[in-house]
Amino acid sequence: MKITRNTVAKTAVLEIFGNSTTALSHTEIQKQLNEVCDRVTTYRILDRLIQDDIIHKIVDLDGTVKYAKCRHEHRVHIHNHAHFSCENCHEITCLENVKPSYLIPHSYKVKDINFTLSGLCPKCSS
Amino acid sequence: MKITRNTVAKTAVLEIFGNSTTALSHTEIQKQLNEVCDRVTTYRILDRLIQDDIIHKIVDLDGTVKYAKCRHEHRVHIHNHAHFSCENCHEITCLENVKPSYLIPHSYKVKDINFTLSGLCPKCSS
DNA sequence: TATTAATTGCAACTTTGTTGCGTTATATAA
DNA sequence: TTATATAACGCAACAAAGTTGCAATTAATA
Repeated sequence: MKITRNTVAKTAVLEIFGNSTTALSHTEIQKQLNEVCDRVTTYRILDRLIQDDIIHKIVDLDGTVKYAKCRHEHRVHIHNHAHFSCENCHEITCLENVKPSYLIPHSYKVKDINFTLSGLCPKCSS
Repeated sequence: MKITRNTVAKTAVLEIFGNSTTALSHTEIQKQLNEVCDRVTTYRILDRLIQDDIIHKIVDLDGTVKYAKCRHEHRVHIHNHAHFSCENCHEITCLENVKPSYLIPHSYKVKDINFTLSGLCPKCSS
């Protein structure tokens, strides 16, 4: 596997994620980067961060693609946590502790689950 | 609300859905339509069918948008059923009977849930 | 400090979806 | 059956999101 280098742009992207509690879209990141690097470079940085398991990709119910930091508190990193998508402020937050239980026919070999809840987040419902 | 008319193109789209057990993308539908109508018209037909609650829109884990027939067996139509996305053949099927149970803090007002399982479908796992 | 390969910017392109507008066709009433 | 109002259509143009190739730059390490 290729070695990934630390560059100015990558550091800037990581800082943006460090300052955010919610998932961010490429466009939002690009705006915050404020000319630090090209649009294409940001896409490539995001790809690398995903490969390195530093962030993960989330597709919102409306198809919007966002990225969020991975939390590695537990030894094994679980990507299968739930996400909450606020229909008012459109913020996506990871619900690390919400895990659904379900029943499905044995003929389906389930490898991954994606569980996204939508409605109003704590901020928007009060 | 506007009255929707039955047109040649709409009928053709409905027939395509009738012949399919899985969800279809705009591109797949367009190919099957075989010059029956313009790309834009297909988008508009799909919009109308969604409004009329005849089909529903599904966003796959990778962001691919697909459409599937709504089943109205039960009096009340439930959009919140689970979907299965096969990582091999990329088909999406509705799992009408799979319903997850979960626990989430009261501060979140949940209105809708999206539950997508991925892995191998019965066809691809045998 | 020199070297190697990862990273970048830029231009060009693709895919997916949307909008405006003049024309066509459907449903309904005469 | 024919007239008519308007839903639906095709086409052109546009926009957003993402990808690719390539030459130039820069980070890691020898």
